[in-house]
Amino acid sequence: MKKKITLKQIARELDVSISTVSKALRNSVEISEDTRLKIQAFAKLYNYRPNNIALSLKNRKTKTIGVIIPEIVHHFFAKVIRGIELVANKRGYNVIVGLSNESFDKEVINMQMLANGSIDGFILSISKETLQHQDYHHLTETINQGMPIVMFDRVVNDIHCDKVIIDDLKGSKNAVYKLLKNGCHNIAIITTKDYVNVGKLRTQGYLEALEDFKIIADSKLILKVDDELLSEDHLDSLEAEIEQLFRDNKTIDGVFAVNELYAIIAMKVARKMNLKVPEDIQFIGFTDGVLSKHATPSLTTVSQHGQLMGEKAAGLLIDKLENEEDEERFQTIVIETNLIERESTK
Amino acid sequence: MKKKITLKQIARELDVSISTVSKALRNSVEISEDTRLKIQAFAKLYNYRPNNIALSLKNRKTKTIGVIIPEIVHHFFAKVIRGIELVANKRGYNVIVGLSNESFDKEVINMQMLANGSIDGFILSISKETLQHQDYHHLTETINQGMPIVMFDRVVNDIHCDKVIIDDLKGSKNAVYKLLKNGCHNIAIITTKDYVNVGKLRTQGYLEALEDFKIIADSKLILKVDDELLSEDHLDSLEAEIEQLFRDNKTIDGVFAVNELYAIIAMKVARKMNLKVPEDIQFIGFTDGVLSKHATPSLTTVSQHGQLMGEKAAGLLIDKLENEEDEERFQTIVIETNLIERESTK
DNA sequence: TAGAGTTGCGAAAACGTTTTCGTGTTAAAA
DNA sequence: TTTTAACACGAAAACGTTTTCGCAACTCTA
Repeated sequence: MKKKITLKQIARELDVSISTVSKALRNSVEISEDTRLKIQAFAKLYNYRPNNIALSLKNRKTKTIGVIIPEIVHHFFAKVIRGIELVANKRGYNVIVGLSNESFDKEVINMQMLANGSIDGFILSISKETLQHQDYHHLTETINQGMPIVMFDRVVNDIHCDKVIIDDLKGSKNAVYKLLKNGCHNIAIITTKDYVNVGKLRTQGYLEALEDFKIIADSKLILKVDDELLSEDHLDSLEAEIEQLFRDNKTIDGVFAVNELYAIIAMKVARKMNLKVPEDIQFIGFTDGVLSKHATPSLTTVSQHGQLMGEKAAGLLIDKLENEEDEERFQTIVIETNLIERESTK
Repeated sequence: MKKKITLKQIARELDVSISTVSKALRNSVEISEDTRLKIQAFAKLYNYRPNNIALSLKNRKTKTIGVIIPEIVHHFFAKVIRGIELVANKRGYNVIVGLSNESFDKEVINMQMLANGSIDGFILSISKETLQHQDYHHLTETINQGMPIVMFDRVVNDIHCDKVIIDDLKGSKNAVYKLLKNGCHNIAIITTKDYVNVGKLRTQGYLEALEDFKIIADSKLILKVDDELLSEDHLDSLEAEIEQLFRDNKTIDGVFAVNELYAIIAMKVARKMNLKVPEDIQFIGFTDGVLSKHATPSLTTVSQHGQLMGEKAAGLLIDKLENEEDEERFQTIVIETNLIERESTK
């Protein structure tokens, strides 16, 4: 087992100084061709690679970006990471991942673990608990220390940083338009509690779409799911709630759900109640994932372009890292959503 | 914007030496209580945190583990990462993720990027291309340099390192048993080309199960999918292949697929052909994911326990990192699979 | 009051780089 | 032959830590 070789060892072996070795390997003109070639040959032979940590310390940059997300077993976030990794890698950066698991404390701890020099900047989507607490001191502190942050999807407006979002309002509005144009008159929405910003916006889009069509929203058709209960096991109760919704409102002929899973489950309930999709009732979900594509019938969804969001976020961050000048200019990139039409709508 | 403070700055401000500051903050008895408290107060005020990179350089360990996987937009791998992150975090480690995207070159590059001091050890599942090339020099080199590696799921036997796998043979055997016991007589298998080890093993399990029931395997019922074609878009051709299989073999009453997606698609085809699931034909897939759970009918699957695999892998690696003594003892942990019975079987 | 022991702190090395600056040797110019 | 310039290399600092060792300045003890 030959351990990794260092400049010092090469220097000793070849009886030159460390500086000479370093310069030779970087093709400095200061070094004669003779010694240069000799050193390079030796380095190649022993497969020399500069130690990254030493470089990081010297350059005071790590070429690593930290990503904090609430959950990784989630199609959307996985796609975002893929996007981040793609451009990070292309531009010579590594990606270090921290999971908050939707917990405020874990988010804070994770950020602290990374903010002590391990990374050059953050890309993050904040946890639901943080959104609820509305405690963002860890973000402001990080920013104050001069570490750039890019937020995506679940952003908070008060925080002054780059952001990548989708137009939730417009996206859901378009989805509901689609249902309306397809002849639906009684459209229900399955959404989250309001503290989840994206849920709130999507609900608002739903309401505005109805208004545009001169339809008065019926609060009985708005189901706000408490997704504390949604920990994989409590899906049954969600199913029951939806079934109740359908029973109480037999006229429902369209459903818009703020995420894929809600839509799929609603569709399942509908079919169990012998409603025909899309003839009797049509469905659209937000956030395109595997389920939508492979369900039967496949689900019409609003695509969020997770990978693109990741790419944009990484691009923003690296740009900021590499151009120290325009430090204080922040931008918000809005990704266009689009409707992927499948079998659940006419 | 107050940049992060260093020992040197504290020392200068308080007019003591760097060593004194360092010792005071680590509660050394060498330092008088007076100065100790003064320094600690000052450090707290300025929110001092030791620079991680400097520590890494000094200690020659980074407390970071590198994870290389072929794909992250994949339920199984995401689960594994979650498991890794869970125990890594609990034990004070960070996780840095590299995606090979099933490409040999990207796998090599990614490993090289990380092996230069950025991490203490690897957890990886190798790409299909690497499996095809059977070129594992990057693995052996890494190991030779003294960097521990833990392989999971897609492992290669020749490489001498810790491993975490499932018993693919037994898992698929049990699945096929289940179909046989449920009265199936003509069981088809949808599998991958043989170079994917897990596919091969699962196929073998299928064959052995049949043999145990004194059934002679029929090669016409073995569909080996060329998953070069499987890049999301070519699913149609897969569907066509499966449809052909069903048409050519009307007697098929059970299907075992080596992954979730194949099973779901096969089920879709069957239903399109007006076969009743599970009455006319039963399905079992390998690898439990979101699709299996939420499909209608939901799919009976062999659960791979991805998260547990991740936890075990991280545990193995960190144990190795923290006990230098027993360097040369490698173990292979086999995770038991189990059958999750759902609606696609009787 | 001399010697011994204790206390409190600082200097310096080390981790592995890169880079600035200085210096000795040789070759060219005066 | 002397001055100057070019060349080839080394010493040292710096990044931010931790830790070993040395050394003053005390406080006891005899």
